[in-house]
Amino acid sequence: MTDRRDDLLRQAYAYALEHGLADLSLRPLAAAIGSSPRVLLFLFGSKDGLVRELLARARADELALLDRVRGGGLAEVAEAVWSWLAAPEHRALLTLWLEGYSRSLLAPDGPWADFARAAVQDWLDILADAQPSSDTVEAEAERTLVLAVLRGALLDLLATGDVERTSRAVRTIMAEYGQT
Amino acid sequence: MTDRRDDLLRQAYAYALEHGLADLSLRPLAAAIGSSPRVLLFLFGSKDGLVRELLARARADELALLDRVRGGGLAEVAEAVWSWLAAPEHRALLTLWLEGYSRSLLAPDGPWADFARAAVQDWLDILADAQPSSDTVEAEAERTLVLAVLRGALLDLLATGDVERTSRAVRTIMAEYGQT
DNA sequence: CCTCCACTGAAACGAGTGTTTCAGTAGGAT
DNA sequence: ATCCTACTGAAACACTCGTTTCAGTGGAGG
Repeated sequence: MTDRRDDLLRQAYAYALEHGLADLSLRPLAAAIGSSPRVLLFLFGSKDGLVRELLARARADELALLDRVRGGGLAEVAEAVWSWLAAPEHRALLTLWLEGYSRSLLAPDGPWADFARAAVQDWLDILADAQPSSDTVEAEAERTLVLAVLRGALLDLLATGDVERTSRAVRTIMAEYGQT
Repeated sequence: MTDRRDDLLRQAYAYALEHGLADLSLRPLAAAIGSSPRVLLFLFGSKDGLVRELLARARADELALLDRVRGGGLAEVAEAVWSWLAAPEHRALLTLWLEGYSRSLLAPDGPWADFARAAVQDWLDILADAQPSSDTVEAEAERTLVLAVLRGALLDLLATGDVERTSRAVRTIMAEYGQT
């Protein structure tokens, strides 16, 4: 009966996207997805176990994107990533992502551990693949810059919702710097 | 006896910098700063009132920085801001800042409300002042880009602690784009 | 001296937390 | 039919939370 487990995890994930992870608690969650605290603890061991699986799912969504944008130069990859980041249907996921990121900075233990560091490294690796020669200091600075622009523009977008202005900023640097 | 109040607020601020605001609670805080929950509630009305004052203090620190970097072109301002962001002694404050930012995205009510939006607007205004002609679409995109780089590089720095790589990324775009 | 009032310690309140205990129930294997 | 195992509902446990109640304390003003 791992169907039920997967089903509950999927529903819990949807619930977390709406309500955030910061003050997630078992009883309201269980009530919302038609289960009980008892069953959630039985299936996932503990609340931290559940949260870990939720974060793993968020990371899986992220890695799925990475595969989709592979290939092409730095500019193409960045453009593809940005259009994904800017899509309204990903807003909730990205807010959740940022929450995990900021939380993992202050609490190196717990379920969040290492979330931020991994999030940086995953992306830098992908961007390195898109560079013709990625082993120079300049190339490293360049992909760090591209990543910073994407992340910074995302922060702006999440706060203001201004897709056009942030997209213009991203396109500005792509035109200037992303050619390779 | 507003001395005592100011003193407690100052100590509570230091405590929040160390432990974060996410799971701040009155009893441990009071014990750490030599007070009691009763007194904190008496002086600040409620926990939310206290948190609001703590966030106001964080914002005041931010605005103090803004005044200090005013004057000069976009590149000079950005350079000054970055050297402030990269300073190790500001790491705790910036982690707290990011926490407030991410939290305000999901909870438009509560003490955090509007923190993220205000944080974006404050900085865009400052950057606009540093531009010779700030009313064109290009100028808006440019300062949005500069802000994104600073914020994105900050995210990277907070997660990895790699001052050199992130600083190189910031300097890279300043050399290319920040003139004037 | 007495009164008033800003201030504070101790304890309790009611609600919510993750987790555990216990008593089952359902369903397949023997 | 019996046994075993996987699963689940109800209730309790042992907290922690923000906040309130109540009984003071200490010092200034009359």
